Amino acid sequence: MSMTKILDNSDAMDKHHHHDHTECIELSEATLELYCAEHKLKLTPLRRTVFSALLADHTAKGAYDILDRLRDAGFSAQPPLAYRALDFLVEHGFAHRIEKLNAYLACGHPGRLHNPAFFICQHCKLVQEAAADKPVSSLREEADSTGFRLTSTVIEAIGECADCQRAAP
Amino acid sequence: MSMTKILDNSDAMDKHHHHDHTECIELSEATLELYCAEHKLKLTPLRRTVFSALLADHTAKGAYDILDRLRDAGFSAQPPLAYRALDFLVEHGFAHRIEKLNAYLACGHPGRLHNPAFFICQHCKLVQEAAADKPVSSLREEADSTGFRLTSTVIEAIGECADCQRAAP
DNA sequence: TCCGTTATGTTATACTATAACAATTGACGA
DNA sequence: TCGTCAATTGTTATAGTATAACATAACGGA
Repeated sequence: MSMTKILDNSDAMDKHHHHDHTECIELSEATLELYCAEHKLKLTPLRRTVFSALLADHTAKGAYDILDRLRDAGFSAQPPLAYRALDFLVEHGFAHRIEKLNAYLACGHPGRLHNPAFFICQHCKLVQEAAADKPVSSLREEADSTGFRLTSTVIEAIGECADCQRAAP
Repeated sequence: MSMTKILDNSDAMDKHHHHDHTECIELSEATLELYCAEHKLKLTPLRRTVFSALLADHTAKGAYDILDRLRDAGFSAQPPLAYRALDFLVEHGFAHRIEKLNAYLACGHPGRLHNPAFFICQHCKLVQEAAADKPVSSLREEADSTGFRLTSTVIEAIGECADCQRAAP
């Protein structure tokens, strides 16, 4: 899956366009800006570019898709650059790694602590982030009962989104 | 992580030995045997060997670890052999893929339908399977409310098991 | 300014997974 | 028995994901 495909084809961008995505992007970038300022983190051009690539649409993107984007933007395009910037974003809560896809997703609620779950549509590739407080509570309960010290969770749901079901019944 | 390391070192096999693992292995193998007979599936030497490698201990094993084991057992050791046998086991519910680890785990409740969750100890690498009925119900509820048709889930918890906490406080 | 820390650049390599096609095996009916 | 079809295994090649290790540059504070 090339970056070109992700950025240019219509699958994710034209279908299911239920919100003003420009506004969505601007809000996320502003939040990142603010967060970095407050926490004295360096919001470098590399990091901006990677975050912007993730924000292009609500799909998860592989590190090598990001790398294509970096190349387009004039950066050196060796894997470590992409991984480092992605790690930075994940560490500070502005992106999530989607394990099922080996890919990365811009966070829908940046800056706030949350227990995310992800609904992955196998058809259009859109990934919807949701709060997973209840599932995580159940897991924590189970963990407590066995003495397991829980530090993080991976909660992902695979299926088909409502729009795709309507489109291809 | 080499197969040698997994099979020979003491990390997972000597620590936390809370059950008769020989019995554990025999039960699992007998169940697979029975299941294949009942469903007219071919339980070939390759598949037996791969399942046996997974059963060595309660850690998740990478496909290339399995491949080392196949080589030891005299099989051709090209990746497709391992992946095919693993796919067979996963398809029929005798193994699970642990997304967080890109690795495979022998199923703790083979043959029965279940919603598994996995508790992964980062220290000793043991993976404990548990029922995730409640988390999955929550996810299904959330899915229903948005019209998402859920087909499968990934639920994994990362942390430290009780035994490792006692051992290294 | 110097120093230490953080970020970026670069090379090389390790790890994970699948495509595509060939050869073999085994079940089953003609 | 033989032929045939389907499933399994063997083989080669390649795609996709990720990190180690070290060099250079940028930057802020003492």
